[in-house]
Amino acid sequence: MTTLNSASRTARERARAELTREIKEEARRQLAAHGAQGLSLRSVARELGMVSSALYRYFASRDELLTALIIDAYDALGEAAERAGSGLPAADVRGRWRATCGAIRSWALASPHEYALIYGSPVPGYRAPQVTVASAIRVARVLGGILADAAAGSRPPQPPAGPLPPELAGQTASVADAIAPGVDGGVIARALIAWTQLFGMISFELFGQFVGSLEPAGAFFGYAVEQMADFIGLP
Amino acid sequence: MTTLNSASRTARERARAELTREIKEEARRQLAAHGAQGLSLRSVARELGMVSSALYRYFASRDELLTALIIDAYDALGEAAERAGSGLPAADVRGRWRATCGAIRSWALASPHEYALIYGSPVPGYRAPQVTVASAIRVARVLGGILADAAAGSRPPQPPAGPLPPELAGQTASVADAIAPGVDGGVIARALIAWTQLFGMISFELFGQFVGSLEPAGAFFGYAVEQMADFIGLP
DNA sequence: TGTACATCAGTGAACGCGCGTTCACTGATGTAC
DNA sequence: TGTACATCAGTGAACGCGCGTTCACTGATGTAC
Repeated sequence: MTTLNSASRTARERARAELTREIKEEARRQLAAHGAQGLSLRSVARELGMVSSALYRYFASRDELLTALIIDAYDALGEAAERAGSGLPAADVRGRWRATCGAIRSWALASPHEYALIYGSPVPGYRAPQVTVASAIRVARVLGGILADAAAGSRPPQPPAGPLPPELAGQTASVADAIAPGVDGGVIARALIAWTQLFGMISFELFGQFVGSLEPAGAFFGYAVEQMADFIGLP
Repeated sequence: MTTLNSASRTARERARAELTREIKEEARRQLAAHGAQGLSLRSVARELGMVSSALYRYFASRDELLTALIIDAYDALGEAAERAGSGLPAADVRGRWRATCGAIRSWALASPHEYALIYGSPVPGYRAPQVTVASAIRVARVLGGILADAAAGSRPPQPPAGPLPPELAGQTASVADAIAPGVDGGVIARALIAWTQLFGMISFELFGQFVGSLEPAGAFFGYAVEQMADFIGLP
């Protein structure tokens, strides 16, 4: 009975899960075609052969659907980043850094509009709710893990000469606490610089700033990843 | 007569120039409020007390107005960058780098939506015409000038050890030709890394990726600019 | 196992809104002789 | 200097379109006894 009940309950629920997935899939397709603002509930419904009001059984509003897409995007990227270095020995921090950066770029190139949704200009009038934070932090956590392992290894990164400005020292300490325990503030600061470089470079490639100079960007990307590994001091 | 004629001609033309300016100003205001996609000819006209069809005397289409705003934004940023280092001795390349980076950030913080228009995710369905290139290149030209002066100075930046990958070597050579004649490819490569870091950092600050960690970002920004000057090898 | 009831998915019409662009027009401003 | 004509700015109505969201409803699926 329990089995039957739960089976029949999942019958309805499975249909619901299925349609929820299809709605998000179609929404992602529209994202790719017309951007975040071009995402329209009516046309998602139309494409799925339903009436627009039916979507409100699945998402309370357009913004809620957008939020779901944002979380999915952060999670997809986070998972790609987590998987990238997982096959390598923990001690091979440079290899893990290389693999993680590469995986982030590959995901971005494969899903440019989802990348733009999370790392591009904010959608005006839309404010991402707190729920997204847990997913958003996953990539940073991966990079922090690499850093922590490097610091605990036999040839830890050397901090830059000279003290950090006090305000920055406080911020890097918080970052270390959150994602890279035991790592020196100066090393964190350099890693943050590398982090912004990584995403800056990917955004420039995706958003067309390399057209006519660094396109195709593969060679530059690989070189920059290596240079930044040196800069951070990864062995 | 010539004077009178040209004076009266400019009477009409001056009104035209004035209104063109007012239209762009109002459009910029809407950009700030609702983003690029929220920019509506009808509401610009409404705000200016005209009928929407009247705007077509000034811009042939919504896209043409957008293009004008993009060019203005690139020019405003380019001018800010050009002015930044102009008061410093040419030999003070680090000071010029510092001033230029700071001016770019200041402009971005003061005009976040115009920044997003040119460095954020592309507006879907809009393809920037070639006309924008000349304005877009101004910032790169300023940075290239600093680099060229550094290379010609008494303590030129040292290229990184090891050769560039061939594809990248070709690209850096073209970049050098265009904006930094006489600068070594490896130095150019590092400068390009610094360039993507600079804009990546500014975009992250503006687009909300620093919330809860590096906010306020002033200290980090200053530190990164200095670290990147070291990285490039500016004296 | 069968029946009565509750839950839920999806419908279809409607509300009220805004948009870009075209077109024939009026009236003012500028030009040529 | 004055007149006839051409250019141009701005009007107002219209075309055809799409949007998010609400609401009362039907009919199917699931639940409790």
